[in-house]
Amino acid sequence: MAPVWSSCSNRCLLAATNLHFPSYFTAAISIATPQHPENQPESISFFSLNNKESIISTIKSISNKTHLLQIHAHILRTTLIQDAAVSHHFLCRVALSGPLQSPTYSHRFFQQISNPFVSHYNTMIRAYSFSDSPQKALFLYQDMRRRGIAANPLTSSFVVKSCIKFLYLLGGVQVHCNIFKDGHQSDSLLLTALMDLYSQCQKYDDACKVFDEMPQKDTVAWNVMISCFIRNNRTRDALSLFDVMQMEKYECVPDDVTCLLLLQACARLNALEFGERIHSYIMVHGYGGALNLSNSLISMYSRCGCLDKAYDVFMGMKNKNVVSWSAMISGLAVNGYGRKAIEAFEEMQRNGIQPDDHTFTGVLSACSHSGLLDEGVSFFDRMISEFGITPAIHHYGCMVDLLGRAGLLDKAYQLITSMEGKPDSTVLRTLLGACRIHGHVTLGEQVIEHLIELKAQDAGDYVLLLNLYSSAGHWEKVAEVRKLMREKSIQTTPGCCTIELKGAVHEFVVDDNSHSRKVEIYNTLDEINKQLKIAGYVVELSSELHKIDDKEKGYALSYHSEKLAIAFGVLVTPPGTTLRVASNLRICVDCHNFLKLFSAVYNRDVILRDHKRFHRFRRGHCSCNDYW
DNA sequence: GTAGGGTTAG
Repeated sequence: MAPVWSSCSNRCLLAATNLHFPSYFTAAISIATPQHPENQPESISFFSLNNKESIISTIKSISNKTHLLQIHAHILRTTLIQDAAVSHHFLCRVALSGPLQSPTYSHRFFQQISNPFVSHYNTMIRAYSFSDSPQKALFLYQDMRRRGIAANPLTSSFVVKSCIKFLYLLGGVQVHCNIFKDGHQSDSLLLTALMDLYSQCQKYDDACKVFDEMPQKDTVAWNVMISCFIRNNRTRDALSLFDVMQMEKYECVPDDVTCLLLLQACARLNALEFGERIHSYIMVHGYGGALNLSNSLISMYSRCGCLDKAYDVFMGMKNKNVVSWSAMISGLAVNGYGRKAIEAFEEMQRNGIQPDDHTFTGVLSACSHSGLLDEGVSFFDRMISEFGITPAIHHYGCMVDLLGRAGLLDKAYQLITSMEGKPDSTVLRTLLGACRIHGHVTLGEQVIEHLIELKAQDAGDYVLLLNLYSSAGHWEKVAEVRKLMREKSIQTTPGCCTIELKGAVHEFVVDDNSHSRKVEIYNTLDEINKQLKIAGYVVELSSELHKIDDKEKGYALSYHSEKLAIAFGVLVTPPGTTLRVASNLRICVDCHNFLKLFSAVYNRDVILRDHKRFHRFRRGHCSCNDYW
């Protein structure tokens, strides 16, 4: 018998479906129904849908909302919804693709299935893992287990992905336990997902443990391990994995993603030679044309202070997207070529590429690094009014930096208070840094109060405040802050410097004692200190934390990690070699003076990249104006 | 009774 649906209108469909459906479905249909009935697409012919194969093929091919709704009604009415294959295909269609795609809609359909299978659950869990409410994936997973339906490795994999999305460690651990119960503990893909979860939840040790226990480690597993190292501040170790993974024991071939991750690590460590090695690997393995890799190379070279090479990569690209241009702009910015960065920004638009929020971060940082105050203020306004980009925290950060460096501390503070939402600790820290440079004690105190309000427990903040007080000679305040730090048991982040030698990265912390050549390094440093003193080097006292005897203070300062890295550089490289050092913190005044004089006395160029910018020292001059 | 999983550019 011919189904009555063959020529029914939406009104008719609505009426009919009301018989079977609760009110939400009515709402769904009314949303899906075009406003003008005469423009409605032709109804589906259900004459041909008398077997499930034809229904399934129709479900797969349909790209029209109304028709999907008609099918929905049809499979409900004919009770085909209880057919696993039909319901599965329809669920996939509305959960994962097609015009009705929405986890809410598909969830309602899902609830109509009286005996859902694993595949139904998997589809729903997967849909939620992509959505804005990934927690719901976990609820469904728990519901599924309560109903005694066995999860397969894919179920767990989708749930882990959801947990990663909202960084829900506890949920992930729960799934991890169940994976053992289900006997899927040897599934490499599942374990890789779990590693990523632990890594993203800062559980570095757990990620390593999962990795070690993996029966088979493929390239993706190694990549996740590398990304875990990078995420958890073990960047140097991330680089070493490149060789380890290729060892005979593992025989794993690094792929394009490995290169992408390692380039990030090189950029952070200032590891130029290693970066060049990855560059060759990329070319040899035929990844040279990949946009993402080229973009990452631009960033790596410019963050290593090698703007020429960054520019070569940029110019060699057949196609450039907004990421390529933004990387080049930021590269010019961080290397101190503010005007050039602005020119690049204009050139980019002439090439028909629209800037985005990242581009403006580059442009604003160009202005702040080169002290282009008016330009920066104007770009910030244009970004909002002309390009319709809502300023994000990064943009405010650049602006506070720009205003702060220009000494317009009150304006910077005003900008922060005018922000929608509360400023984050980074922005406040930038302002605090400016207070430190300009010796603005009162504002510094206000800023620190905000930071305490934010429960920011970073020792760096207190150190800046200590510096501020000590440079102003407020020793009783210094003592107060130190007491506060002790009470709150705030630990200072150890300053850490890296220097590269023949592709190997050497890492130094304050008063480092771990390097195999420590005796030679300390002897070299003593010799450098002697030479610099002859040339007039005087230890800068204001950067130390508390009022101590000057002699003791001079001693404490001489072992900052910057100096150890330089001493190592002198020890292992021929005279005249440029020394490139990266530091995780802001360089202190004393080290700045030290390097300035060092570059003159030893006739060496030094390029130091601290947490934000480059300091290039040449024959007793520094190209930046941070400590003048 | 059917399809589906892990890493990734500024």
